[in-house]
Amino acid sequence: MDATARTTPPTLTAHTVYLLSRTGKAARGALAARLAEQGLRLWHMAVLAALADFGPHAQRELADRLAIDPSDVVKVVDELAAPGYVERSRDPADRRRVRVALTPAGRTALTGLERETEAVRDAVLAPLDARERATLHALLSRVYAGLDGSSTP
Amino acid sequence: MDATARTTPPTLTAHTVYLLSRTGKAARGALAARLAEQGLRLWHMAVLAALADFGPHAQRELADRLAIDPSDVVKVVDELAAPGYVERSRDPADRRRVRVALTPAGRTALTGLERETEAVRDAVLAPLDARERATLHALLSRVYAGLDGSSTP
DNA sequence: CCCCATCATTGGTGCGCACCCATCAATTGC
DNA sequence: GCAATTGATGGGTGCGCACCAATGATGGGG
Repeated sequence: MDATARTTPPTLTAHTVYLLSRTGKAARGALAARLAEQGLRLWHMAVLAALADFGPHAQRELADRLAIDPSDVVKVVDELAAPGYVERSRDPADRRRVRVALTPAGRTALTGLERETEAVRDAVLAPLDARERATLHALLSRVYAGLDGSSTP
Repeated sequence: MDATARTTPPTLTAHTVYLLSRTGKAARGALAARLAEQGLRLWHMAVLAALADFGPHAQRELADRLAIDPSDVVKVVDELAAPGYVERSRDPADRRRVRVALTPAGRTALTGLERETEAVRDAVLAPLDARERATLHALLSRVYAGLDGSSTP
């Protein structure tokens, strides 16, 4: 007998911030689990996406764009270079800089990750129909655009 | 010279799961920062809310309701008992159980935390008007309600 | 030409969260 | 009554993420 109700306290669910935090965490967790199957984490996908969308970056540029610590970029790029998803090369014009470029394998991997992402969306947003999903996406887009990247980029 | 565009890769923002993850993290982070000022974390608020909404719980019941490890409940309750927000008492009917009850001070603290939560909402959801916020809340409610076993344990 | 800023890299720190095991007290089933 | 179960507790582990300090290589401005 589940006399112990599993209901979340209404005092929590009444707050949009709480719902956002929880659903966001669920989404993040589900996506992370899928990426982990391929030995990747969220930052890896972010870096692949940045390279795909904007072309090769110096590592410093990646750090700026993704608002991640430069020293962490090194590690992420290391892990992407190991399976050959990205290639490092020194910028001949400024030999301090390391140019990071997406390889064909990396592009293939990215599209795979995007499919995983879509699968997670279908799981997490199951209660919503297509129209509602579009509405949610539009609202979240505006919220996201309004985030000042002080601590959470 | 911001030749280095700060724009997030469209490949990422195109995915609702990504937006949800990011905005959720921002919300979580902002709320956590506020709670930290009072030496509390998110679970503390959750426990206070559960006690406020459903009355005293045995610690095991708290663990079940909030889907948190029983041993972690101990620590959270410890930290809530220190400032006198909750009181422990052994259940006379079953002396194994420890009944956790909200104190008046705890209730006051909770309403304070709720105000903090509203402040975070106003900051995070700044781009949205009242109607849009209501829509977002309704959508997230349904998504949250649909979260269960399949994707996120 | 030299000093300083920039970039990549290494290595380490701290926090939050989830999880697991061993132990002890108390209760329940047989 | 005794064994198995349940509840609380303490102690410890690992992961992900953010962040920071130090170092060596390089480039540019005075």
